[in-house]
Amino acid sequence: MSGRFLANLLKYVELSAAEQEVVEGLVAQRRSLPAGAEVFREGEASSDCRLLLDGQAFRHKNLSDGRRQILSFHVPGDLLDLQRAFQGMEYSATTLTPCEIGLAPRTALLAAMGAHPKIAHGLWRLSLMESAIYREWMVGMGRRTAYARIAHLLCEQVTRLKTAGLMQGERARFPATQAHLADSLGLSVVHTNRVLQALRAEGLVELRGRELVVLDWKGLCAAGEFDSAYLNLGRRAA
Amino acid sequence: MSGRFLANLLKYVELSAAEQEVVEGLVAQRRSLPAGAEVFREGEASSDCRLLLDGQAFRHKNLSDGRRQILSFHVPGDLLDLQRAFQGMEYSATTLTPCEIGLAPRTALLAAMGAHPKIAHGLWRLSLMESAIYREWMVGMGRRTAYARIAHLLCEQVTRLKTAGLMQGERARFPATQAHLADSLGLSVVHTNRVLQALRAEGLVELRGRELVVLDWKGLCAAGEFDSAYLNLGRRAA
DNA sequence: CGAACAGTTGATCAGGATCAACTCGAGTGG
DNA sequence: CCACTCGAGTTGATCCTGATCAACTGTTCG
Repeated sequence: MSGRFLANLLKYVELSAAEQEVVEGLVAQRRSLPAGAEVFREGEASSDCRLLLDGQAFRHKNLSDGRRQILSFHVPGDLLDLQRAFQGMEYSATTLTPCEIGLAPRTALLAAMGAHPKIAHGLWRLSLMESAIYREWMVGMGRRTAYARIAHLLCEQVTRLKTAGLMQGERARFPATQAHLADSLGLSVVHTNRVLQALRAEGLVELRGRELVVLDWKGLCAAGEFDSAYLNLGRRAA
Repeated sequence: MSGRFLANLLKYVELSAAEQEVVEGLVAQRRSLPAGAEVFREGEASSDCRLLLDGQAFRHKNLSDGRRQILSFHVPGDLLDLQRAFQGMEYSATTLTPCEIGLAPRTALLAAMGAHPKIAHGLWRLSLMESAIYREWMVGMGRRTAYARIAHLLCEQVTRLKTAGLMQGERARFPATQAHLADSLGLSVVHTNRVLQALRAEGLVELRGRELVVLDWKGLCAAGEFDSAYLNLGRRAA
């Protein structure tokens, strides 16, 4: 019932068969959403946490004047609102592609965490990774040029898509538009467009239509000062 | 041994006397640091997590060219590197004032979390709050003007100082320099200085020497589009 | 008394925003 | 089948927020 999520968790902790069953049992319902649909909205109350079982989505905050800041992009297996298990929700989530969403009752999650330290441990690691990504984005928005910021984001996305098994060689479906990139990086669409053209002209990446092609991975990493260490890839040991 | 930390935790969960004792027992050593001292450095290995028992400090990442991005400011009771209990360290921490640091062995922390779901619950909430603050900072750096960003940060700091009992009425010791503010907001020192002058001229806040005086709280909140909801103040219930 | 650091001021520069128009599909409906 | 729309991407021109550079003040502290 929650395949991708369990798989994601297993990258960080070993779980016994019994524990794995508990995780499987967390998802009480499934729900399909089309692309561009709101998964949940800032301030909305709910007793369920949302698991992204399939598809891609993003979290964002909306400003009073209609602009928005995208906070993170998500791949299958991500927990969108663990937050909610403990306190109020202060951001929204929207799908980029058609998505399968799993609903896990917050009480079930809390119970599982209480009864199975290993499961809690895995969830910890997921949310610490999230924090690590936030920190990296802050460095970008605070101190990097648009050029480096965009290159860095693309590197991060490629890395995450790869570990989620969503890259075919050097290419991947990339559902985010230039407007999404702009909203995640604190840039205007126009400038984002121009920088993407520069990256293309330099033979580093191509991003056209909904497809991303990495032409020069090393060069792209250099352009974005990207070091994947913060993503703590596949380290199981604590 | 870990008074302020326990008090901080108790804002978020109720703990039995036994559980409180476990928390007290986490701090195996104490250490005093002068102002401006490095608490730990990016990449540095350690088997202990650092608790800020007294004083103020900040986390930051350093760039290759010597610039830095400040990630968060901390008050007594904050856990500086829970991160470390699970994975590698990718940021540094430095004191703003003389500090008392508590060392909690990572194994002890993990054991306490495994054995006492309530303690784990409290730690979760601390780190979720942290994430919430990160998100708010991202909105600021991505989408707010320097003016709103600075006002917002001051609002946030005032609120946190208040809950930490560090405000005397409308004033507080404020150890961060303009350079610190600039490094946390992604601005230059010069511009930070000018905006602070504007806020002063408008009668919103005064920040001189190491003292902060709030002159017009409502006005300051308006200038920073500040809404304290994301800080989840003192909500014990989950 | 002289560093050394924090804060301040002025002048100039530039990265990126904003505004406006236009292209290019991919639907969609008549 | 064509006209129409609508969203994404692109281009050019102009503007402005905030960066950078450089100098100077004031204060603290050894």
